[in-house]
Amino acid sequence: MEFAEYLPVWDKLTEEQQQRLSELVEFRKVKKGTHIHDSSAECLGLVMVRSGQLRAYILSEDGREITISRLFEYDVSLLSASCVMPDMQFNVMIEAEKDTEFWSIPACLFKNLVDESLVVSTYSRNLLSSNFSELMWLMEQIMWKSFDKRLAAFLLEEAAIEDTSVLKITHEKIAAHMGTAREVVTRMLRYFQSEGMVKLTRGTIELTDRKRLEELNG
Amino acid sequence: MEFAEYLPVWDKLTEEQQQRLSELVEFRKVKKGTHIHDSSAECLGLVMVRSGQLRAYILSEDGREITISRLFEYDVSLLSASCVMPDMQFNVMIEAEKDTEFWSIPACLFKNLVDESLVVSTYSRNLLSSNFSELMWLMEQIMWKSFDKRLAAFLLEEAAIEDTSVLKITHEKIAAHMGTAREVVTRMLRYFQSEGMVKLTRGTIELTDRKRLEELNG
DNA sequence: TGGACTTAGGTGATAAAGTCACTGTAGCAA
DNA sequence: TTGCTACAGTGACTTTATCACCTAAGTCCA
Repeated sequence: MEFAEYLPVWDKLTEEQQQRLSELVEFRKVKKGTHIHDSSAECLGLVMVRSGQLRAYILSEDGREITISRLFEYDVSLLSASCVMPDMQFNVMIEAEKDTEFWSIPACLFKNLVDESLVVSTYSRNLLSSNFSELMWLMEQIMWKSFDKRLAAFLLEEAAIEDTSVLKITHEKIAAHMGTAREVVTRMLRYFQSEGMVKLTRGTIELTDRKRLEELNG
Repeated sequence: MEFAEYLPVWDKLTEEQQQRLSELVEFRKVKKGTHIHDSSAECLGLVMVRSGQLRAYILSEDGREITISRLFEYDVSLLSASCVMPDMQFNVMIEAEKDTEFWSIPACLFKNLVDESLVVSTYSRNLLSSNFSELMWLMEQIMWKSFDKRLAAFLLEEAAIEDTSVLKITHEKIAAHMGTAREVVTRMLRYFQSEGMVKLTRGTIELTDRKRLEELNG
């Protein structure tokens, strides 16, 4: 099975477990923009990304968003498996940032594996602790960093992901990632532009002075 | 062993494991205000509260605080065991909000138990997921709720914990819990007072109209 | 090929929350 | 009684968020 390569604990499973997994794992290909998980729908289970890019975010009552976690090739996430975890009563949404291929292990199967296999239990504990750690990091950013620094960091991260200095992203999307309002992003970007750090055109942001952005972020 | 009652998985351990635990578990009694865990010190391991009250919080570079989690009698926490979890690279501090008695399972022993026992692994996965869930909740509060609502919620929670309408707490401490500045708390409390919801005197806050505070919080 | 439409971005006014610097004062202690 | 300390109050200002509305770029299609 190809997905075995994407599930680090595969080799440590019994043949019978591997068998069950092979039978029940689901493969999906989705277009950019697709919502693959939300609180209303049934639980998706464990997600393993084969290609593309996903983002997990939370939503406020009045429609504001903030990205909690981003998933790339080879990433595995159990944010979509919160139903399996007792006491996880929050609403995470997952959406495809690009055309994406992924496998999912259905919640019930995953639950069985976790309950019967120390290896799987340990593995998902580690996934969870790394999620926890990331969320803690995000919290610290939001609490203690000013918006200019956070925005600079976001632009640099985005540039690293896309491997380019010319980002194709709207202010609106940046705002949704960062949990703020579009105007706020617009204004800060204009300031960055006035300082010569970026060059703005409709739908794109060119980073013209990475060094200064990095210093800001520092 | 008395602490067995405080560790839900005790009954499911082997005798040998119970033996090891009994030998290595540590009991401590600390005064209000004591710091029982910080990032610089060695890892404390799993903490089980026998009596009193602890709070876990994070600290910004310039000394601002925000409470991540509060622990009461019978609560168990692995925030102090982050060293055991791979990928947990954040700095949580734990301090006694009251005179407190607690046991701790040393990190190395806890690690061994988690690695050899599915029951312990599952238990700590559940602890972790409940921590994660709480942090998510906190995040939502911070992101989407205005400060007046959050403060009202805090006052009501505090009143419930202490089982009184007359809170003995300074504005400074409230600010540290909520991750904001003292002046902000002072001003909002004055507003609450002007609206007849609380009555302020030096070092105390009397809740005089819980109903309205609850509505605010709503 | 030139409106009409849609989406992205710009901006001023105002409000909420955080920061800074300083003042006032209750309560304790020598 | 004085003087100290912890706690609280406040004005001025900055940053971030909100609201309302505007302008402009690209797209669709007659």
